[in-house]
Amino acid sequence: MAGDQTSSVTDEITNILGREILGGLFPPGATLLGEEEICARFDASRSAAREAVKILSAKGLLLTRPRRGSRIRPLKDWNFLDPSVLGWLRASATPRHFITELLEVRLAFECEAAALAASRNNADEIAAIREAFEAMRAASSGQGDPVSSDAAFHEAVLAATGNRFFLPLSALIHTALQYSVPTTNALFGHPVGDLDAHGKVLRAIEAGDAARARKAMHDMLSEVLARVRTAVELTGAS
Amino acid sequence: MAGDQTSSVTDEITNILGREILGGLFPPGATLLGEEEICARFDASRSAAREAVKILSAKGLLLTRPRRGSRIRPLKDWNFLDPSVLGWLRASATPRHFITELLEVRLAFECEAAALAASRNNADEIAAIREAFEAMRAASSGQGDPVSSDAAFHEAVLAATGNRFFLPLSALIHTALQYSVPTTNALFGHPVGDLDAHGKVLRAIEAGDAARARKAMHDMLSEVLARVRTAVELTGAS
DNA sequence: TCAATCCAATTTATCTGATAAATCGGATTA
DNA sequence: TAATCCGATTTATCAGATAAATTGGATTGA
Repeated sequence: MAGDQTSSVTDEITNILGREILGGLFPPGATLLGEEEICARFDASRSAAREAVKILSAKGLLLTRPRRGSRIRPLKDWNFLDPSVLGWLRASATPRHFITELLEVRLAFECEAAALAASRNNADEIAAIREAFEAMRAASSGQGDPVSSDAAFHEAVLAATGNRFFLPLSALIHTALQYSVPTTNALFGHPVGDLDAHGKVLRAIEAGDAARARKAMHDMLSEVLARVRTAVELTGAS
Repeated sequence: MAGDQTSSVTDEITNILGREILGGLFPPGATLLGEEEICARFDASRSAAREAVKILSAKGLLLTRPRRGSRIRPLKDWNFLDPSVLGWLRASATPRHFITELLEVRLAFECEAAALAASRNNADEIAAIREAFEAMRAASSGQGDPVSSDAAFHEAVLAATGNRFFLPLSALIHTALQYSVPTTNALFGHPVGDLDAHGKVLRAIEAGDAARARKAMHDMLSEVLARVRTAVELTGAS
């Protein structure tokens, strides 16, 4: 009963089908779902079934055509960065591969995001990064949630780039942290080293030093990647 | 009448409202849209209006609550990497700022994508990159569309990373190319230099040299950025 | 026999209308 | 004055009917 939230019928159908699709229950090639089928399965009206299908289509998972039903689109069209899609994927992903993929992407764009944040040098947005950093420090001594303050730090960096196209990546960061922080903390205790690493990123950005910010972010994420790999090995997860 | 395609009523409503939202017609803060309002405006049924709203909500633009109507969500929740959202944004973006933002993001992740493609070294997926390269060469001598072959090259690189989270970025690349290739070609003629630059990326990936692939991609995109900036200056676009 | 065309059944798209559930704002009351 | 209650409005869901589009087989002609 964790977080059931009595969601709407449409959301219920959307979430269940989304998890099943991301879990690979339907062959991505050409399988099809019919309206009638969905209504019967969930004992719902056609309105609810159709709205759920529209949502899944909007996220790139389905393509609906009159008479043909809803076919699963090729993987390359799936909106893997969408928050819901990430959630559905998380439910069925193999931990090791999943976290590695997420960190590869974070390494690709967060380093440049830090560099951009440093060179833009927007006072307000950089202040938000520092604020998140202070929240992380508080969390490291037991005052607050370590995952959300960590996420807030990285989201603040994305916002400080002044580039809208970095914003949607915060969902990926959040997913990665939800996955890795509990795992690594359980093995290594509170991530003290992490706090120092975040501090280096913050100071480089505050100094307006793009190159140093890029390197500091790179060092930090490489460290996380190494730590997660160790953790996954130790716990024997696949 | 270019590309009208007689789309469905739902899609029509979705596209018009999407363009208006991305164009900033509705204050992102707290404005609201009512079902009744939408039905009346488009002379459509509530089903069509509701399905359009669900699609826009799925892309992070709206949040609908009983009695409250559909409110515009804060910008940070918008799915700017979604193909439709990118299209709506393109319709109202100021050319100079838009293309700069897109290229900043491309510089952030395409360099790492090239590096990953090189180190994974998957024969089939690298063959696809070469195939796209040959299509680009043909296009440079008038045989085929220069935009789509260029896009295919970069999408093939993303696919060759073996990382699903790079795939959704192909929409951004496609948008960037649709924007920049015609502009620069009109001023500089066929992009011969571009072909050489793509060749360098391809050879580095085929050689499995991650560092060289990363640098080749970086050089190429920096060059494009410089060229687009010049073009925008010359044409006097804002 | 084969190919092209046509037709009918099925499925999605859209509309209409009705009921349930949730929320906001004002009225009521202590 | 503040907390609570209640009614009106709006979204959520359901039900049923018609329109439009597509598939697959039947028909027709060479």
